[in-house]
Amino acid sequence: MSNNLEDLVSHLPYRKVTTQEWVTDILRTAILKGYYQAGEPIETAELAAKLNVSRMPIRIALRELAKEGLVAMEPHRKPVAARLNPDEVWKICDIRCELEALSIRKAISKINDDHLKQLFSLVRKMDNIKDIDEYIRLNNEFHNIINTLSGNEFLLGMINQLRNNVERYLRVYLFNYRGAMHSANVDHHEIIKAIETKDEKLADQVIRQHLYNTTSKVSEFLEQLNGR
Amino acid sequence: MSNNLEDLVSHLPYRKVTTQEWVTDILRTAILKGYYQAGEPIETAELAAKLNVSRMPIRIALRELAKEGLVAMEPHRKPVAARLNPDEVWKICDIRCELEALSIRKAISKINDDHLKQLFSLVRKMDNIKDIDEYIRLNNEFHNIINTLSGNEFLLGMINQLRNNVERYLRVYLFNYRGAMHSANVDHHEIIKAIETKDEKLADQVIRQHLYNTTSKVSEFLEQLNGR
DNA sequence: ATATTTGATCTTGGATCCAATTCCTGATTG
DNA sequence: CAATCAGGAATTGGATCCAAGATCAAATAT
Repeated sequence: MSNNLEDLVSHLPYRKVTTQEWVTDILRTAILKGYYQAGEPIETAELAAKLNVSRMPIRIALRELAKEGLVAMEPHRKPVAARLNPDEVWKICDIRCELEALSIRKAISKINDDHLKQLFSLVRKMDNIKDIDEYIRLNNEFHNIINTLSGNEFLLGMINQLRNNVERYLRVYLFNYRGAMHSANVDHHEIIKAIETKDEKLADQVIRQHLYNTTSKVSEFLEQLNGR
Repeated sequence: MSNNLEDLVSHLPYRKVTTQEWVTDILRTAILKGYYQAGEPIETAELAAKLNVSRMPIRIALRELAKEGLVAMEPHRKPVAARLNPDEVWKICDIRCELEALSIRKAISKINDDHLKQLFSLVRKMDNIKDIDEYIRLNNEFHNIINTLSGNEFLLGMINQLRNNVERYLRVYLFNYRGAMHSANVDHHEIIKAIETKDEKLADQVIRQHLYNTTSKVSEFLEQLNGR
């Protein structure tokens, strides 16, 4: 793994509540940002030393993230950063389609001009950005606005968890195909258009297409990465 | 809480792997079966003593179940058995509709006569049963067959988690309205009919209606329970 | 009398220690 | 020479101990 975890730690703003939470957040972003590659074992002792805490909060954090699908744990085995194959990415896509479609349908009636302005601003920024991390951050914020407006906190949580599960792969994909970053953004313009006109059916359709598009690219990329 | 947890422990068949898993399973069924009422604090020290283990595996189990939505935890506070209000039950219903509809659509093409026979047999048993726990067990098995056939293990997991979140309330409701048990079963007959004819659209519709029906009753019951 | 503050007790969170299991290496046998 | 078995090192799981925060009650002040 890349060993500039210390970097991540120092740059992560945090109001400490419990060490468990702190460690969990650090580990989550570490995995999402690719400090651990998919399938790579996570050395708890090493991590404990680096973060200057005991093994206990690490163990708890690992289980937390295992439940979120970011870590794979088996009894008496080293925990590893979770790995997805193209099949699984598609299965997650199927679920996300239903959930995000539901979410945008719910959100559409509650959206106002202020939200639209925010969404516009985000898309405009994404159009001109170079940095991948920043692009993903803005992208997440874009979808978060919509999914929060759905008013269903369970739905929001589940969607975000699924988004996290594929984020790592999206990041690696974007890193290899820089152009894809901006081509994905045309979908966002369409989503805004659908929301603007309060066209539930169109929004439903557009968001599904958006997910399908990115999943195709990511899973395709994954396949050639796995060399078959 | 009811203190016949020992009962549950002794009657639960188990091949022990780790104590964590064991405790998690026990606690989960304990909560699902209503040994802890919604909102009731869970005394970890007491539990540890009863199960004859240290507090450690209990802590881990509690966090596990917190992630599943069965326990509510806040830092430095006693964990409590999660509680849902009618609003939340409906929010979960909205999600389940999409997921279970997707699931049955996926399953329908893979179903064969053998599966149908199993489903039939389960429904017939449910028609004649008196015991609520047994009814719920059969009901879960019925839906599990369908959801497993979807071929999407993530979907299966999410659906089961959501089902668990409302199971407790369903159980209490059924306990108060015995008749409801068999009236819910007419939906199952319809589901089978839709599956039999491989009518995806009908199946989608019927399963949504089924979920809507039980949610209406449960949330209505919950409202009058909360006294308003 | 009520409200606020302070202190004692209880409970959770974190560290450390010990036990049990796995993994890896080397030796032994076919 | 390969394969299997055994033993030791490493790592996870579980128990215990200690610290930090929360709760509750009593006392004091307004």
